[in-house]
Amino acid sequence: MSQSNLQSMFSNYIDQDTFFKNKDALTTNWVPDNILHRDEQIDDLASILAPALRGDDPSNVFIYGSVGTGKSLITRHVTNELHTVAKNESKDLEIVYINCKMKKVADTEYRLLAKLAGQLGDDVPSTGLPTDEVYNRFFEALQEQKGVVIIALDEIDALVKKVGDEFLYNLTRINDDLEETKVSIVGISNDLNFTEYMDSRVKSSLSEEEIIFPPYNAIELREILKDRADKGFREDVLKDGVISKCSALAAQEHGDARRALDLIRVAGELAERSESEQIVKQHVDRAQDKIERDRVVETVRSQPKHSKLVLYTILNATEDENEIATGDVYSEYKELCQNVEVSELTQRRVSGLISELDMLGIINANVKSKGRHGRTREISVDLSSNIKSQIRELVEEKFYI
DNA sequence: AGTCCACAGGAAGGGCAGGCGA
DNA sequence: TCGCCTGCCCTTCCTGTGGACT
Repeated sequence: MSQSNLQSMFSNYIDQDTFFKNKDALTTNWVPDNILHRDEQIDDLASILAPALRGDDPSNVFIYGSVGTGKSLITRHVTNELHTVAKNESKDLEIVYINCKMKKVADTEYRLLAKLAGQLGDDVPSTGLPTDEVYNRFFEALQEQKGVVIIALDEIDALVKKVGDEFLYNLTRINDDLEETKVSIVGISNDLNFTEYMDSRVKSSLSEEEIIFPPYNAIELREILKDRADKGFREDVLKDGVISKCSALAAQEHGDARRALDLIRVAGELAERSESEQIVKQHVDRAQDKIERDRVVETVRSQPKHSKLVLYTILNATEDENEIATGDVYSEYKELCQNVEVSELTQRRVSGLISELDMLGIINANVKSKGRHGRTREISVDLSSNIKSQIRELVEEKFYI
């Protein structure tokens, strides 16, 4: 594009009518005034947390439901409202909301405690202190609060699976040592069988109350999406059937409202970029592709270098054959390492990297026993050729292959 | 019934970087 | 500066295992 073209493109961009009235309304972090199809859960959570307004400590609550069923949204909504009322009535109430899955933020016990202390006003360095010192700082910050502190831990299952449930045990016991502060915990989990990972003492004290969030069905999703689209898009930009299509696709993904919103927002962006008059169903198909591609490629990009090399090996090996075993991956990976002059890792580590890639949903690896011929994982890749070639390019660029 | 393959995957610990307090 | 602590990546060592083969 020549420079004058670039300028005219930019000025066109300014003049162009955008499809969006309020793009935030189409993101998952946005909390709408009226939340649809979750009245029961809102009432439940509100009545459990309400005692905080009288200075009593509310029961600990455990919230279950799969991705995109409104758990975080409802928790944020209810706690926001609670906080507003408490403020108006000048009650001592502090709300702390932490997402435990945020990388480098709260994915270890140390980081969680540091983050909790930080939100209560005591800045703790991101590393360097002994964990019990961080715990003490957090404890002191709590004691200074006085009144009720509600700690909402989102995606708590991810943290417990990673570091165990001991920190939860300590958290649930913290009330015994506090004098003027009362702590109540709201645990939010995507995994319905999550409590199996926990010690029974932690389980019973943490799930004094439980709220289940069922998946949305296609009709509910459509209403939710309609509501958000009315707020997010200008009038008449959506062609008939687009909302239904997004809801139907998201309903297949276990009733995931997050996916529905992503689909319609990205479809809007794609339509806008292609200078089309309206958002049509084809844009939704392309949005579906783009979301999946971005997810996979971004995940791969953030992997350590050896993980990339292992994936590259697997991609190449599965080109001629559908499945490959761990041992074969390892020998080809070693060869690749020699070619690109990188010192290779052990088989144990590569085995671990393969599990990680499997958990990230980039490859499929199933343990299979071949009798006399041993036990191994059969590894296959189920990605579109488009995504595969993007990953290859990414790795080749990095290692000058 | 027993053997044995080719790994899976747990446990422990080393080494390094980042960062604190003295 | 030094000693210490944590997280992270990795290695070493180890035990476990489903089912074809003997």
